[in-house]
Amino acid sequence: MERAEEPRWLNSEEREAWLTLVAVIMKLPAALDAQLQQDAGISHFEYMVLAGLSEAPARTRRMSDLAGFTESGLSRLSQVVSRLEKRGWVHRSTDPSDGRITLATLTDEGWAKITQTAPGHVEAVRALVFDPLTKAQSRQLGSIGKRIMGAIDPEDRCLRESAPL
Amino acid sequence: MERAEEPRWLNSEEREAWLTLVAVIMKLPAALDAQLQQDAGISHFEYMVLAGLSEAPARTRRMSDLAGFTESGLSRLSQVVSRLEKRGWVHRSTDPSDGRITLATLTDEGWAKITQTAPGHVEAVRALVFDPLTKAQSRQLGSIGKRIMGAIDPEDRCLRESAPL
DNA sequence: AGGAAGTACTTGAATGTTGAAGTAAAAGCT
DNA sequence: AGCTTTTACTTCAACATTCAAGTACTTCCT
Repeated sequence: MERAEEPRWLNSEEREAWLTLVAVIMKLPAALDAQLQQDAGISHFEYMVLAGLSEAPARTRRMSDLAGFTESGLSRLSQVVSRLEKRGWVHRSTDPSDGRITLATLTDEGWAKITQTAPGHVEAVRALVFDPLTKAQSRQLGSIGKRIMGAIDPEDRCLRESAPL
Repeated sequence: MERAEEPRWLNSEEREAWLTLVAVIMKLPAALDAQLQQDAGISHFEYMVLAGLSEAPARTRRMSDLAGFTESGLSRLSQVVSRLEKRGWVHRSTDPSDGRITLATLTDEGWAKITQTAPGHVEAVRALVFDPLTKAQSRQLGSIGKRIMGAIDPEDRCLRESAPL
């Protein structure tokens, strides 16, 4: 059982693309964190949580739903929401119709925070990602990302909406 | 100074591509770690360090050089190399020609480890990234990644070799 | 109705990462 | 030569993240 088939090594083009992609997944999160920490004193993950609430009906979402949106586990989310609650941006309450469920709601202060923070963050995303790409590449990036996510997490909600790849 | 120009919001295509890319940078590292942890008991970062040494002349590289290769800071690298040293896969020595420099060398055990681990890891990379893509998309992925890295880290060594984008 | 099983989160200990300060060697300045 | 600065790394403390319980509520089964 220990005998391996000759592995299908990456060719030089693939190898280079792979190393570049690894560089991106190492550095892009750091770059996003740096901008948000600098300009707003929050991490990218915290931004995602606030953004996820801001676009939800009644600015409210259940924890597990938010965990799905932020691609994180409940444990991490719970701790981060605790911090956001201490800062006065989020409020937690128990769902009256099911006591197991925790609802997270964006406060007015939280709304103000994300509203102030979003424009600068969008600028950073443009500067780091979309401005350096052609329109065709931006479109390709979406398709490529969706295909990779399909392989990582086949039953994810990333393929649910939006038809063409 | 507080008056912002109307921000250039992302259009729906860009927004979707962006959310997908965020999902990839959140989940792909976790998926790589899971495979390597499962099959070899090491993290992706540790794999990168071993791989970086394995392809260097005399299986040896200075710490700051390795830090560049792994896109990390010296602090993190130093701690990880300490762990790898305790496991017997890497050996540290001081450069005889410059006492400030630390050289990390892959031991024979380290070479055996990376040699056993690489085929399974390459399979995982293929399964998660290249198999779901067309050849053209794989090529595009390289170009797109390079352009994004160019924006994140303009004076990086990612643009030095390899001409076309 | 009562107990077992499942769901939705929260918490706490172990581990990993980051950032600032520390050490040590080499280079530059006068 | 002696003193400052720079370079290359290491370490320590603060902080974040993960994993394995723990809690509380609901649903299922008999």
